[in-house]
Amino acid sequence: MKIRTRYAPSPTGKMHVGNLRTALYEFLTAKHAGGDFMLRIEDTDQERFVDGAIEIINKTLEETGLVHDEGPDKDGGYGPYVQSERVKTGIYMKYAKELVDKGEAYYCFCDKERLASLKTEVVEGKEICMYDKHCLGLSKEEIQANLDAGKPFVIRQNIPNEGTTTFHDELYGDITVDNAELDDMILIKSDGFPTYNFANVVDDHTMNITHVVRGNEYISSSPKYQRLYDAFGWESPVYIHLPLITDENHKKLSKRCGHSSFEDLIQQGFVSEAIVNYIALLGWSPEDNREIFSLDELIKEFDYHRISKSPAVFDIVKLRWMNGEYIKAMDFDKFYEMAEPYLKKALTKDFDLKKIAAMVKTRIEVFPDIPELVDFFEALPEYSPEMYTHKKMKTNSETSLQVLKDMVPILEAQEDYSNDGLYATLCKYVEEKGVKNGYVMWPIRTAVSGKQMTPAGATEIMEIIGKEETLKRIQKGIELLENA
RNA sequence: GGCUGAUUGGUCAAGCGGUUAAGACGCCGCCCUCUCACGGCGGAAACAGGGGUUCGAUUCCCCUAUCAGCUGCCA
Repeated sequence: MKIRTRYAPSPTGKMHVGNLRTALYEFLTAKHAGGDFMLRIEDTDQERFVDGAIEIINKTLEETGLVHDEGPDKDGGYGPYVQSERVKTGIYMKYAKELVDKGEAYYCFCDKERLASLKTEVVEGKEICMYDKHCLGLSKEEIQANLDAGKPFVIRQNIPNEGTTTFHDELYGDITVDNAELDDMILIKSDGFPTYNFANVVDDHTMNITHVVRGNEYISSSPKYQRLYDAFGWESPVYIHLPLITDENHKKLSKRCGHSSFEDLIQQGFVSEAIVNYIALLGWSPEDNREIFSLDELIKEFDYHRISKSPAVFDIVKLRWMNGEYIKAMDFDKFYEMAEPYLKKALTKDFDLKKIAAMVKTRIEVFPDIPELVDFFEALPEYSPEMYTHKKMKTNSETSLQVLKDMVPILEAQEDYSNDGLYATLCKYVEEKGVKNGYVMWPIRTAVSGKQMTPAGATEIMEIIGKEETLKRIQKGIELLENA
């Protein structure tokens, strides 16, 4: 049997790292087995609907390469793929009535006031209540009368107060709960829309979904789902519940974190492949120790049996590292294309940007790291004379001043102003003086960059900024040291 | 509060009765080197606690603790 999975987001905002991982695992579960992956929009909550959210979902799936085989834009014969459209077909009401006929569900006409009177306890500001099956006792005539009178109603699932319900999860095994713990949840809301829970079951079945991969937060409502499947006489899908992703404080990731949505991460300079790769490893591990995976490689290696059961902390530091790996492995043209805007942010003069790009490629983890790495090319920053003193290089103000002074005529006479040419000239000087390389390189690099750390050596910098600017900066260094 | 689940270094994690308890990120040190980075080598760092079961528990069972999720006419 062909595996069919689905990603079923509600269009209520940005796509979160947790959402994306769910989508990814759904996708991988299907694709690893040569199955189909579909997209279904669960917009049964009219109030929480956010404009543009569907576009974000589509865009994110597209950018990450999680291409669906069926969805609102790709009919595979199981449509419609948007729940609000499915509502119009009457499918949910039809199935709800079937349940009513079977005694597995019932009409409920209780109003908010009565429901509120049922609240028994307040825990952490939340009121706890279980429906008391009040309307289960209504006679057929009473129900019909209410219906005829146009009284608003919901349809609730009828769960006995005795016994237990067990469902099976591929990762967690059998989970059993007392039926008494299960509330008679609402299947059809008073606005005629199904609740997520009900629509989900009906759709998964009618769309022939074989594997349901979803967040851990649904584990406690799964017994109710199971009862629904059983009531219909349907075979339930394979359940795979995913462990939560949390922030560094072990709290569920929230959109307010700023770095938790896919869009935000892209904006922070992460590449989509690295994000996908990183979150794939948040809750799943391959058989070997490999960590770098393309999407195709993930499809090949992904085995849902190896998904972890415990929650994982989203570690932006490791994501940064991984992003750096992707940048290093990127071919230069693509890298340059992505780096150029950031280079131009810091550099307006007529520099050889490709040369500078090559310098930073192994030195950044995300693209926004670039400007502060290269800004000294544009303008010499303020720096202090103490920077010339370096214990390991055996340099200090005096030795540096001497080196810089010696440099002026040497550089003025230098014709080959390439990195190689400059390096050869400086090495000659080093040799004549009988000193270590750093003894002369350190002060020169300090003078031309004004920084202790640069993405390039002294001669590379000189080549980029040119002879005139080099001399100017060295002159400035000399003044700085003389006045110190 | 109730229910359910989880618990290996700071983080991601391997392990599925007998191991010197992998590997990665981060951190530290060394090497390379015209600084930094890259790369290479090495180091510190973990089985939540207590009972069982067993010749032997990180691994199986129970209890406790901690954390999390659920407890909506949200998904």
